[in-house]
Amino acid sequence: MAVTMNDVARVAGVSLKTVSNVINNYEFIRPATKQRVLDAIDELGYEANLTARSLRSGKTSMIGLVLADLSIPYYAELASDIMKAAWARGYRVLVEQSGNEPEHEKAALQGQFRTLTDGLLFIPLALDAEQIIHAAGKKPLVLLGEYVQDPRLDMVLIQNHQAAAAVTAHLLAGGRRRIAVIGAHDGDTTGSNGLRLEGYKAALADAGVTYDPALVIDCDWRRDGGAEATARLLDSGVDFDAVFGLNDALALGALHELLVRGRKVPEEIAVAGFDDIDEAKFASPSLTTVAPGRTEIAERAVELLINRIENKDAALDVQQPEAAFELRIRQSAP
Amino acid sequence: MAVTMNDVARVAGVSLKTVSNVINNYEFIRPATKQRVLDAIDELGYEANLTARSLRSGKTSMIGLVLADLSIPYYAELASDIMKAAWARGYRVLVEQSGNEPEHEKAALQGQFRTLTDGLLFIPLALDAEQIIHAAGKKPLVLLGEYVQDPRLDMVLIQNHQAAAAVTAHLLAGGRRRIAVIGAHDGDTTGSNGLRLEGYKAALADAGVTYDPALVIDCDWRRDGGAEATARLLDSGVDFDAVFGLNDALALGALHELLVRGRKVPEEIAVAGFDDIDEAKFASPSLTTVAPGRTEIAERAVELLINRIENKDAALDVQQPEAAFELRIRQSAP
DNA sequence: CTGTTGGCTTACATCGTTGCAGACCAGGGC
DNA sequence: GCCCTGGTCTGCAACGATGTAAGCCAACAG
Repeated sequence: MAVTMNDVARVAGVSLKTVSNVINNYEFIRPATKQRVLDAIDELGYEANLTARSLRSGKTSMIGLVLADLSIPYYAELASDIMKAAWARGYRVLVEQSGNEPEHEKAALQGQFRTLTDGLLFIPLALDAEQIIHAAGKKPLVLLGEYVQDPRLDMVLIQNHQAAAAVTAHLLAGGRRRIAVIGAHDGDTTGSNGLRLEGYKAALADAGVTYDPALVIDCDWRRDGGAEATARLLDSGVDFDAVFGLNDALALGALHELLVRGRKVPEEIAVAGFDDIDEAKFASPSLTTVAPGRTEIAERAVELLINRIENKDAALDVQQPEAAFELRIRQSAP
Repeated sequence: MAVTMNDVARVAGVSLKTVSNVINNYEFIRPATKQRVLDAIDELGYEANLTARSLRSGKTSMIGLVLADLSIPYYAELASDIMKAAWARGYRVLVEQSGNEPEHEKAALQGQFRTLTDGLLFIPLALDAEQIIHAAGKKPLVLLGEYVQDPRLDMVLIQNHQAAAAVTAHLLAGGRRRIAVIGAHDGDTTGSNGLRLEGYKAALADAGVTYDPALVIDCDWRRDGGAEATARLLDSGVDFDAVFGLNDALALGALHELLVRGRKVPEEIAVAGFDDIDEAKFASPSLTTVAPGRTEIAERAVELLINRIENKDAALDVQQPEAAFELRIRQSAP
């Protein structure tokens, strides 16, 4: 069916192995021979079969990326950055959507498709460190941004705590004292939601403002979750003068609901988010948020993973760099 | 390194082929033998090497997806749907970003990575039919949604013309007469931009409204393109009472710019888009747009492609179904 | 008792590529 | 003239799985 090295060899009048040598830029080939082979490749439109090459070499040059769902803007933007970073280093990315369900996450970590990849980038949402270590095989694994502290796992971290504290401090500096938090509940201390909530609490404490659990509302981390949570908050009659959405989707949902209900943003109620997705800049009013260093995270995670893949022997220490974050002050909370 | 069938065979005390037979559910295996093999698999944690399987079977169970960039919400949402549809049929998706550049598109069509896929879904942006046919190999190919008419290519189409006409008609019905179009220029007749522009013109003609090329502004199909084009329009002093963004990102960019400049939407200027991305519903004001049947497109495209892959013999006629669209009337153009 | 059938298992070749070892040849040093 | 060196090319085995064909054994018919 497809053209193979054998066909090329026959046409060029050389051995199969010489064709292989030409393709792999083996040094000692007479220019004339090389040219004949290249002509034959051209003539037949030969293309190397990557499957066979992978089998022989034991490398697929693909990395897996497990995330909740590409329809969530932050993940889509992160995936785009990761694919570019990987591509630049000669790797392709195979995306797997976990749908944020523990079963799917586990399946993605163990699944057969791992045999198609040289390593895995994983944005854990439902599994904890123990489960991850247990489920993951022996191939290199780097966790991304969101989650759990464990000294055995490589990961590239978002400064969840500090960045959330910075956002909260900014709201406090603007004179807000009753800051609602959307996307967590009082007990959380781990995970992005927990860490961000802790940052919020720390900033309150720093400013001498009392923490009120009634201002913390949990919901799905999506636009409609944020809208619905805000509706609940408004209906409950709790007094508040700012909303901190633990990600931008939540904040944008909240913003939408507030405007629908006729509340003035930021005059009456300030809104801030977390992630700085592209959309934040173009919302009306534009959304104050924190950029967690998405591109840097993508770059460093890909680089770290590929280093692991290519130097398996050099057992570097576990790496857990943190990306720099940056507050983006816009109209919704000036 | 990794556990192979051979290891399993040794542990179970059977031949390699028997292990293969167990894995492939071959009918005639004594239950006791089967159990011994399964136990060995469990004990060793064996997992089939998909690379080897692919080489032997000539099937990779992966399909390629070429699109501009995942950071564009419409593509991200479409990709998510496609991955789910493919997954449900036992296929994985390998995404390739073309960045909307002809060179990258061509490379993606021809590239070596095609040998890793059984077929390709392609959202063409820069290439025309002739180039696509020339660049594409012999593997199944289905075009998605956006583009060129050609009787030789399978594709699942958006009703660009009709849907754009419907949006325009809706704006006209609301009393608007000077409807600016963002994302095309006067000469376009092919491609999504051209077809949507044609739909716009047709609706104008139906309503007896004169077409004015001064109202058509070209720019990048992104939020900032839409904002910048709107700024140009406002600065030019041309009179208009509505903006039709040829996709939602453009419309949202326009909406943002209009609000920044203090124009009232929809009182002064109505805004409508195209795509119904998730964000449209949560904009303020929420965005009137047209849903092009994204999920249906994903489903049908995947199904068609997989049919092609699995029945190569049954040379079905070329298929070019059109997805149903639906107008979503919201606040920005009630 | 022999031949046949059918359940169960195995050996071998094969997919397309690359690593390894060696063949072959020309030129240079002895 | 012979050996050695190094440039150039080739053959064979191997990566890990599956298809094909055949082998083996028990049971059953003749």
